[in-house]
Amino acid sequence: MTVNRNLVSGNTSMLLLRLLSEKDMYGYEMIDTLSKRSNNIFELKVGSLYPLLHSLVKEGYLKSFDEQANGKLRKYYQITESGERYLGKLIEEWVAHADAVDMMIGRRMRSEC
Amino acid sequence: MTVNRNLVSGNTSMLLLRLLSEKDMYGYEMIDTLSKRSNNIFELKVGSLYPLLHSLVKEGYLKSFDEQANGKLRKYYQITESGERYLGKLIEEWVAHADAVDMMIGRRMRSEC
DNA sequence: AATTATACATCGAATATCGATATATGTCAA
DNA sequence: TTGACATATATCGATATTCGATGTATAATT
Repeated sequence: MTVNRNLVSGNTSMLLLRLLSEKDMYGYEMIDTLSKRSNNIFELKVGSLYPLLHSLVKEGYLKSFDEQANGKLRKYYQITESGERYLGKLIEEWVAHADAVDMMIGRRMRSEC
Repeated sequence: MTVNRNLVSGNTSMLLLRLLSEKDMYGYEMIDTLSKRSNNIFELKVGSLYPLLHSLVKEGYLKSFDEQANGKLRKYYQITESGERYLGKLIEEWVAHADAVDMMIGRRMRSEC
């Protein structure tokens, strides 16, 4: 994450839950999808991903199941109902925060468009 | 910062530099102004503020001078030219990041307005 | 005289993230 | 067929950010 590291912090859970709200995915798939969709702005590292996934499972926002693919074990993650609700809350918080920052730096907010 | 803590991380430097790009301020004034302008979304704590101000001075983005006000010592901070340039860079990064997050969560971006 | 508000400051704890490292399997080219 | 590379999951220690707690000092208020 290098340069952008600070900017991302705290939002990673939201981004992962958002991905999984569309379909079940395994770890590497999340990293790739995140990277592609954001035009390489989000480059989540495995050292950040797995501890985060484990904690989301522990908190009941995700559950996981194993599947064989090309002989390799893949651990798929699926968002729970609780996870969906939590995602909604995180998005609300993000929107409020982003608008406040935009206001501070004199940037036009989306609500004003 | 409690709930919002994670959302703010990393952007505090940008917000402080942005405030100081308008006028010189002392510590408490920054906290109050930040809080008021953001409708209490940013509640920066002194334990975060002073170490951050010191590091910004150390990096040459700010300089400080003392002034007496009502008998109390106030330490005013002033943004440097280097600080203005750095602020510009931080804002650029923020805009790119915020747009990427908006894209991820399916929110319309400002550039599309 | 005591309390509250203002103001600056530091320290330790908690949290987030990443780089480095480890393990295991499949694929592909020499 | 063997070595290199890609895929995939995982952990650990280091670093950075932030905050709560705490401390000091003065002015204003009651």
